[in-house]
Amino acid sequence: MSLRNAVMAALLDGEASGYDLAKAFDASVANFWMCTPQQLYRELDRMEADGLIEARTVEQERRPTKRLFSLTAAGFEALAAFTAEPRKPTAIRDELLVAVMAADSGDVEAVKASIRERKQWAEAKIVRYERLRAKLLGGRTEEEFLTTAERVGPYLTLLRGLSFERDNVRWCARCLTVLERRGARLDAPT
Amino acid sequence: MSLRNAVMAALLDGEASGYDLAKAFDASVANFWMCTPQQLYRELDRMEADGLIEARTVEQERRPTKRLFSLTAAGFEALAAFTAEPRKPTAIRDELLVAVMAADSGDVEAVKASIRERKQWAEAKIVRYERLRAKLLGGRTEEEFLTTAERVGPYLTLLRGLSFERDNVRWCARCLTVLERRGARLDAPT
DNA sequence: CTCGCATACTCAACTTGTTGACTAGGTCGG
DNA sequence: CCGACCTAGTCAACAAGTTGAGTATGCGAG
Repeated sequence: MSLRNAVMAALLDGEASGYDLAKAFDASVANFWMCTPQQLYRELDRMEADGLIEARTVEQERRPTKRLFSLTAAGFEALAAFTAEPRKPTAIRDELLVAVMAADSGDVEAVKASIRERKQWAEAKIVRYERLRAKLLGGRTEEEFLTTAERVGPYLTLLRGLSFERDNVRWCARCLTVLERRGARLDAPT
Repeated sequence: MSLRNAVMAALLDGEASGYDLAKAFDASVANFWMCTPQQLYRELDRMEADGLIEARTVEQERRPTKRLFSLTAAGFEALAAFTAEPRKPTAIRDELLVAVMAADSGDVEAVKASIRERKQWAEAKIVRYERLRAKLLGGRTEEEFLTTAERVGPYLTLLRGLSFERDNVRWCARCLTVLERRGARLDAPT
């Protein structure tokens, strides 16, 4: 029941098609809520049935017809009600960490390769987040933005995503040095 | 199919009952893999049926009989094979971030309360992680530990949990100041 | 002496999330 | 002009995660 809220939060930026949302999720909301396009389409249908969103069909030339969704008054209220609810502890699931935990008795080289991959991915994410940040700020300083902007929510979540990925990069680097050094020690023990 | 791997990684520390694992998960693995006790019991049954773990029934006085699980050779192999697999991008899900994203058009005070709660929870987690860290180090310096210990995996994942929670605390504090200041501005506009 | 919490689970129903295949036209590069 | 990728989805089946209730005993606090 919570993908709903993520979708509604995304729709605060204005109407969007399922396809748009799938991309928008990928770009910014993915930072704290991931889902597959299929999940989105299914949830959008349900939300429409529940009256939280409404669709406007747009015929296009040279493109398939799309349906643009926007929040209804009921959706707006539901979202506000959600913000007032008490939060339950977050669910995290990271396969890489499981692999690192078991690395000592597994394939260390493969785990190192996974860590390197994750590091690159995190670095790429940082670049995208920085671009998004610059776009949100729109030339203003952070200070100016925070006092003048209508919405600060998206900026604050972006900051979380940024620092999370930076932290990721640091941790990956640390892991790699540690595992590298141990590898060396094990290959040529004293 | 992935809770399996987290369970096997946890069993590298030695045999444990379902109940033990539920608590152990809460204390350390929860950092990157959360699950309910029910999920654990169910998965343990399946893993036993698949021959990845085996159980030893222990009758106790004054306590219910328990079953201690340990990795079989097949389980060990399966875990090693898992470490060699390529990783798929992680799933994150944080309700609090959804709430923050929507805070501007919701109940800001309630969101602030949730952030405060999260901050306290993160601070408590840091304390527990630090204790666990001290226990793992066992008087050695980090340097000594990393070169002499048999397993560094659990230590590395612990480091990730620690820096994640520290980052959480910083972000929560930042959010609170930002929202506080805006609240003041909105209550008494120029 | 009772209430609540800890140990150690089981069962069932339900909601979410994942995977893979399919439709169907348009655009762009080689 | 062919194959690959983009838009904009749909459908079905399955795997995984969540919630709530129930069982049974022991221990310590009030």
